[in-house]
Amino acid sequence: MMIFMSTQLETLGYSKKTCKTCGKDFWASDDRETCGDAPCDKYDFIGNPATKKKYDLPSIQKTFLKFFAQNDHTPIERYPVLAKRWRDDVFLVGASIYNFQPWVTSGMVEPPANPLVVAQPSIRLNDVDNVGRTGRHMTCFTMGGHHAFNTDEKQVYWEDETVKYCHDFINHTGINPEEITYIESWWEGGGNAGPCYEICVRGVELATLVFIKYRTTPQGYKDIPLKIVDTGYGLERFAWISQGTATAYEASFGPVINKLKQMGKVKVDDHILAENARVAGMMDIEDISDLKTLRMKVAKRLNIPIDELITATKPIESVYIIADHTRCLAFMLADGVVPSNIKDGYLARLILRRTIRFMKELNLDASLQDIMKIQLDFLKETYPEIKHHEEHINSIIDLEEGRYHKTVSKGSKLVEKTIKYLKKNNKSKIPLETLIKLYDSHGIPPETVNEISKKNDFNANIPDNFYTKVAAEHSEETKEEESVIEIDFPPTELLFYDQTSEIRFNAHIIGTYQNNVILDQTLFYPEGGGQPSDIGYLRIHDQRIKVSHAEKIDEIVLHRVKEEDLQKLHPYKGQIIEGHINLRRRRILTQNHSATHLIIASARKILGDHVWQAGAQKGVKKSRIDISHYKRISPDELREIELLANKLVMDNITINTFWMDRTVAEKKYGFILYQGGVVPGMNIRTVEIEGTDIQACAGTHCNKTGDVGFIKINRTERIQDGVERIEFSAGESAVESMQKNDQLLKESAGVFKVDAEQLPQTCERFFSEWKAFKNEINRLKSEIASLKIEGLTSKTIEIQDLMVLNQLVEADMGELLKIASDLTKKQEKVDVVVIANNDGKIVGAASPKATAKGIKMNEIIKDAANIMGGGGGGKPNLAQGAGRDTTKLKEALDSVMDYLRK
RNA sequence: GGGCUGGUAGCUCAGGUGGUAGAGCGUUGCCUUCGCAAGGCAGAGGCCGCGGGUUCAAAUCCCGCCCAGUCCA
Repeated sequence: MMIFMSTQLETLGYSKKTCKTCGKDFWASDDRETCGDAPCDKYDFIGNPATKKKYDLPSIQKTFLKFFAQNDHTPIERYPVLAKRWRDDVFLVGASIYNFQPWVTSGMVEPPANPLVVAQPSIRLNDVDNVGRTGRHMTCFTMGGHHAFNTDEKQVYWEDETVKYCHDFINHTGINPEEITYIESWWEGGGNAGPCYEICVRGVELATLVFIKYRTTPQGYKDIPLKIVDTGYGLERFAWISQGTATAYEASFGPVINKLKQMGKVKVDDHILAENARVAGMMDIEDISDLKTLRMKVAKRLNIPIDELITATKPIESVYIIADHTRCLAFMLADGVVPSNIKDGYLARLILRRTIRFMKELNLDASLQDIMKIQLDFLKETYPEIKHHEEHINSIIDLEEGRYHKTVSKGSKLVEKTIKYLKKNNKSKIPLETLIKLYDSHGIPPETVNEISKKNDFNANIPDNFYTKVAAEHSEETKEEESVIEIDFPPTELLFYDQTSEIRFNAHIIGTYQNNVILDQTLFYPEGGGQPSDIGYLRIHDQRIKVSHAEKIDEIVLHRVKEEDLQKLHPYKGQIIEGHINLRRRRILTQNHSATHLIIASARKILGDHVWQAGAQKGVKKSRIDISHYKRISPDELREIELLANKLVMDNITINTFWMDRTVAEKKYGFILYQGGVVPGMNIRTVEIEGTDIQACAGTHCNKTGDVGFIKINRTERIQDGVERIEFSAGESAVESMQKNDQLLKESAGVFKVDAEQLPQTCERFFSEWKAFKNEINRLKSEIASLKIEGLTSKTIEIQDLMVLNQLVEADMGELLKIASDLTKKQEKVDVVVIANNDGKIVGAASPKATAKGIKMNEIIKDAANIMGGGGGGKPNLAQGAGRDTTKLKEALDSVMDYLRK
């Protein structure tokens, strides 16, 4: 499948060879025998830079962009690392091509420029365990990409030019082109595929040039009309090779590392680090056991014990991890990821907590904020937008740090308790099952369990594949296969966007699908964007057919009708029908939809621009909107949001809706457009509330904000960590909602016969008085109980050497219990007490003397209560029961006497 | 979206198999002291998250909801 038509490499003086080690085909300009990539070639630049000039990361980034700008590429701004801003299949940007998927790459939308160049911060967390340890793995890296999008009409450039650009750029950096090898390879990803070159210098891969020309299908590769040059230059690698530092971290964010080293008083043996990186360079490191192998190899080469190696490298590794992770976090948080227990927020929390863990490992006497400040100061030069979000980033990490400490201290207590329990049961180590539970349910990593165990003289054997075992605990999820509906009709013309106040329309019946009618045009708004569909009816001749729902599949609107109604319509296929929609319902839904936009705009004003819509559902009576926010919305904030939203209504701002080219709209407004979710299509409908809000939205909207009417926020709910739900009503239902609250208030106040204003303190008073009375009653009851005892002791009779009291007493359950237990416990005059009241409650108590003789009160009471058709039980010395049949009360009491006599 | 924990006194938490709600810290009063720290004694303080259900009886069992924590996709 590998088809390279390029003659460029030959022109440049390279010739094709086969690597004697790995067998791959590659191009080189000298007579080398290996392909130039690790492990076939060793790292040969550590302590021996490949360029005269040393590039740091910002400078190589500038050099890269400038070079391609001078070579006819348009530089574009980086995209947010939060990919869900424009696509819903991935959370984070993992490569520069992500910016253009799927809209541009599918050919639906024009690229922002062509050809273009971008330096895109990218995040990949799959190798997070290797970060800091291998010298090259990072969670966050800068992918320099120059991209060209070729169609049949417009050929920009392909392999020859790409190779030349790459070659010239590497040359431009000062690397000797004779050191470059071009390895032929194949690339696949994201449903596409194509040939590629891996560009290596001195054992390290610097770039990949991919030529995307196929779509992968179950039937194999298929040609795609848009052929894309997708290049990725690892700018950190360029910085590394140009500086020849021991690790890529030093080369990429040296200033941050230096400060951290000072703070942590870390001493570094460069020789060990360099050796570590060299050996790591020759290894494919995937999991913990690979890391162990790496350590062993390094220790062997340095001829030191492995423990010594670990002690020597651990602190600096922590520094690398902290420096790497804070950089990753800075991008995530600045671009709007809100830490959470789910989705992208979970990834942010994961990185954040790892950072804190390694800060602790280093014994750093600083807060995460202090560390982050160092990172932000480093980044601000290249990324001023990150610095703008500093305040927001700080408040988030502060909150998260607090949460983490709380979790850890709670977790530690739990572990100690677990150990205590296990010791009591003569166990010698923590079972795997428990380890998994501690991690899975309480977030305590096994490393922490291990630490605590050591402190408590206990063992925790943690298997290497612990996390794999955790994964196994989570049984595979059953994914529901969405059945693809294929309907072959022309797109339905949508009338509702232009005829906003129309109630009636004419249309041709062009067909049916299941129990849906398909028309050539419609006024029915199909459910979508959280807005429920219109309802109404269709009329033809004397037939009136109810439409209960409308939905859009692709470009076709389906009008759902009853099965029997569908039959009635069949004869009229092709004829003109009259449609009517329920305008009142439509108007309310429209108000609610516009209100949604006003609330989100208000929330962003009050809470900050990290607030994004995370989902919404409009309804007739009430609507809701979910927003990302890192803590609960306070009542004060909520009031402010409500007030602001209503002010926007009163300002009677014009709401404009218009169709725009996707790329043009993105350039003009940014990704805030996709507030309400990812919108498909080349042209998108934008809804603009002048000076307030802009969104890509297909819903129906009022012409002016004043038409929305009153907005009432009813409540908030934390639907997920990091996502707050706001429930509200708009227009008439907002008034209704307020009236309902008013009603509740008045009714409640009426109960106490006070003004509503006095309700809080009146409730307070009644509640505290109620509590006082309850205590008073209990006190009185026990007093009454002791009074009643006096009258009762005279009624004891002696049976079988035991003083027995068997009586009907006027007292409730609580008093009975008190009387019975006092008589047998404190006074010691009575050995067996069985007393009952007229409600059929029966209580029995036995003194220690009686229980010693084998009297089991719980059984006695159970039998007695059974006679009354009930049941009972308790402990041998105190039991209670009851039965419904009070006529048999005496019989029950007598049975106890009979029993005792035996 | 799915799974697993937890919600009991102001705080931290106990409460196998349903059967009179507990401890420590804090708090109040008294005793001891010239006063404080400390100690001794006595007490106050609980809609056992909310709403249903099962049962003679629910903090405990079942269902729903709210709140918090945590893991996975």
